[in-house]
Amino acid sequence: MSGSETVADTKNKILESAYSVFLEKGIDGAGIKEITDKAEVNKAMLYYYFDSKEHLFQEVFRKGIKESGLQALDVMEAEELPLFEKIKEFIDLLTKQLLEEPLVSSFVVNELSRHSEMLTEILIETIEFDRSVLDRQIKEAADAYEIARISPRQLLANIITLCLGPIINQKFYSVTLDVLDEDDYRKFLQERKGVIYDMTISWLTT
Amino acid sequence: MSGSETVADTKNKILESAYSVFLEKGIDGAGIKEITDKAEVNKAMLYYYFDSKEHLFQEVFRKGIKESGLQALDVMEAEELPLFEKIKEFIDLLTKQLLEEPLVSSFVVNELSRHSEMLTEILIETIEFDRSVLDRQIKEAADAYEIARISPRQLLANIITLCLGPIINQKFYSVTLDVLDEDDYRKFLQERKGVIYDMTISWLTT
DNA sequence: ACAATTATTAACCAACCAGTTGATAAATAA
DNA sequence: TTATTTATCAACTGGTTGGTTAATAATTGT
Repeated sequence: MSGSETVADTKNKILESAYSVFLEKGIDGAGIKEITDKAEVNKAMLYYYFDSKEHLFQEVFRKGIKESGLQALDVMEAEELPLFEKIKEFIDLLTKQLLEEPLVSSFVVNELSRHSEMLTEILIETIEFDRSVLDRQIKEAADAYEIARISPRQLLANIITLCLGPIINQKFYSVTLDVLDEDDYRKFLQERKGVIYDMTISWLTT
Repeated sequence: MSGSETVADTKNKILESAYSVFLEKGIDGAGIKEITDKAEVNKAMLYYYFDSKEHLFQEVFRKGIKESGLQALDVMEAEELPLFEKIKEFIDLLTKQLLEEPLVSSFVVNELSRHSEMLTEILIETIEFDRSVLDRQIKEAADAYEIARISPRQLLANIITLCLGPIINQKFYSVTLDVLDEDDYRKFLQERKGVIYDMTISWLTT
C-alpha cells in the first residue's frame, strides 16, 4: 500500500511538470530534460513511467482538452433549459472557464493546428457532444417564429469563436485593436460577454 | 549588375524555403538543415546571408504579417465608403484573403502566442492601422440613431474573430462542430460570410 | 592582367536531443 | 531470511542541433 503512494507521487510529479512545460512551450519547444528538472526526478524515471515524449505529450493533451473550457458544451445538451437562457449560460460558462485558464485552451488549439495528424483523433475521442437537443430547440423556436431559421452549427461556431478568439490570441488582438494596456484589455474582455450575448440574440431575432 | 542577380537568387531561395518551412512547422519545429536542403544550398550560405535562425525567422514573420489578410483593415480607413458597405467589404476581403492562404494567418497567430516576447514588437511595427475614420463614422451613425452606440473595438474584434477563427483553427472547429468532411467544411465556411454580415448588421441596428 | 571583393563549399565543433543501460537501492512476497 | 519485483540513478549512446572556419571559386573594379 505504501509503495503505490511513491509510484503515484513520482509519476504525478512528472505529469504535472510535463503539463506546465508543454503548456508553456508546446511539444516542439519543450525538452524532456526541462520536464524532469522541474519535477526534480532523474531523466530515466520519465522513461520508466512513460515510453516516449510523444506519448507523454498526448496524455498532457488529453488532460488539456478536459480543462480547456469545452465542457461548457454540456449545458447545450440540457433538456429543460430554454434556448435563450441556454445561450446565455453557455456564453457565461465558456467565458468564465476560458478566463480562468487561458493558457490551456490556447495550448489545445495551437498544438492541434501544428500537429493535427497526431492529435485530431484524440480530440474526437475526448470530446463527445450530442447536438440533438439543441437542434430540436432551434427547429421548434424557428417553427414558432420566435427566431430566424439559422444553422445550429453556425450558431455554435459564432459563440465559440467570439468567446475564444480574443482570449486565446490575446497578443494578436491587443495589437491589432490597439489595446496594449493589460488592464484595458481585461476591461475589454469583460465588456465582451454582454456584446456577444446581444449580438447573438439580435441575430436570432431578426 | 549581374552579380547582384546571383546574390538575390541565393538569398531569395533561402528566404522562400525558410518561409514555407517555418509556416509549416513553426520556429521550434523547423531546423535550418531542412531549410537549406529545400533551398538546395550549403548550410553555411544561410549564415552568410542571415546571422541567426531567430533573425531569419523574424524576417519570415514580417513577410507573414503582410500576407496574412490583415491588409483588409485598409478598407476601414477609407473616407468615402459608407459604414455598412465598409463592413461588407471588410468581411468579403478578409474572408477571401484568409481562405486564399489560411496557413499564413494561422502561422502568424500561433507563433505570436508562443513567442510573444520576440514577436509583439514586430507586429506593432508592421501593422499600422488608423481607426479614426471608422470611429467617426460609428459616432456619426450613432448620433443619427442609425445604429446602436457600440464600441468600435468590439465591432472590429467581432468581425475579425468571426472570420478568423474557423479558418485558422479548422481542425478544432471541424471536430467540435462535427463537420469532419472536408467539402462540408468548405460549404460551412462559404455559408459563414453571409452569417457574419447578418449578425453584425442586426447587432448594429438593434 | 591583377588585386580586391563577394560567393560558395566541405569539414568541423561543442552543446543538446531523445532515449538506453546496467548497477543499485527499496519495498514486497515467500 | 531470502527471492523477486519495483523504483531510482549516474553514466552513456548515437544522432542532431545551431553555428563556425578556413580554404577556394567566381565576380568585380582598376
